[in-house]
Amino acid sequence: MPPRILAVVGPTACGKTSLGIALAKRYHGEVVSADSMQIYRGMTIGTAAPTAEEMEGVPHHMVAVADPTESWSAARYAAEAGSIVDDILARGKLPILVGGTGLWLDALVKGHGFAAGHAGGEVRRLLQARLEAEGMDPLWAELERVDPEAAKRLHPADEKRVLRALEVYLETGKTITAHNEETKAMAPKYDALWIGLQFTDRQDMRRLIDLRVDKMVEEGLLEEVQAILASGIPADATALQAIGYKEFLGVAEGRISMEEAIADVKLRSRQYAKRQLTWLRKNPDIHWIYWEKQRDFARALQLSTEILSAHGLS
RNA sequence: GGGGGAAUUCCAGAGCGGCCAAAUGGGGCAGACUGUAAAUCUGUUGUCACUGACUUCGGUGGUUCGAAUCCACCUUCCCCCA
Repeated sequence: MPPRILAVVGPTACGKTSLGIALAKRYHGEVVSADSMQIYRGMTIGTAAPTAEEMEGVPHHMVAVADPTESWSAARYAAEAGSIVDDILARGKLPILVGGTGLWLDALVKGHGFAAGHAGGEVRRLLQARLEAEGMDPLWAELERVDPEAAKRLHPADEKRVLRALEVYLETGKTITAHNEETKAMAPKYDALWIGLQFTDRQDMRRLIDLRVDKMVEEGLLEEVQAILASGIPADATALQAIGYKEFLGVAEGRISMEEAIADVKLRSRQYAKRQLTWLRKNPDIHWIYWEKQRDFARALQLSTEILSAHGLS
């Protein structure tokens, strides 16, 4: 039986952080963040990462551990977070995954490992160059020949995935389809008890997102973005893909007004929340807790406790 | 007061007599997702008894076999002159 861990998930602004901390205190746990942007240092405000005092003494891992100039990946996350989880377990405490990055969550819990062939290597560079020079058609034809299953599954417009499929084949001699089938057959690395948070009414979630964005601006999101810029971060850094940052980059460069940026961040945030929901909804193991209008953490903690004890955790 | 322009499906905006339930973009909704994932990509978006029917293009009334497209009047908005 794989080791038992807890996972608190949900779309942005639904209260994962608070519930995670409350559960950590109640169950002698430690939080392991599964958030692709909170992992970067100096991005506390815009990613709504917990501050030291918000953590209330609960140990947090994988938050603000990377420099924004380096670009992390799901693979690296799964490896490092995995050893942290193991360490927490070894110390007899409960690892609590908290986050909304679906792929990272699944990669860690399932522990399948990604296909070899580092994205960004020489092969990838060549593929990228071919794409730019010849367009997608020849690459697509090659994929159909080499890995027809992947070609059937993918859409030719999805350049990232087509390139990766080709890259995996070229680097390993094995198709990504074969790799996926192998990993799918493997047992998960951890036995996760999933708790999901979401709003019954999307409008309520929207309201909270708007509020949160306004608060970020008040707390100095623009200054935070300027500080990152001043550090000499490359324009294509993954960290700058973060919602809030890419929009305020425009403000810092004088391309758009503050009002436009704020409206944009709100819009992108709720679209992101919807995508998170799409990912999470396909996970049948999640025990959902629904917010009616307002977030009520006392009730959520109570419900979570019931879910945990129903699964033998106390 | 005079002159000119515009009103299109949630929004912006094409269409200017039939091929129009109406391009395109945005937004919404749904989905995908195995090394950039807060990224990337896809589908759908008038109604219904949905391979067909019905109701739409500011309003009313005309012209026409046929109108979102032409004409008249009305309403509203914008611009210029006063």
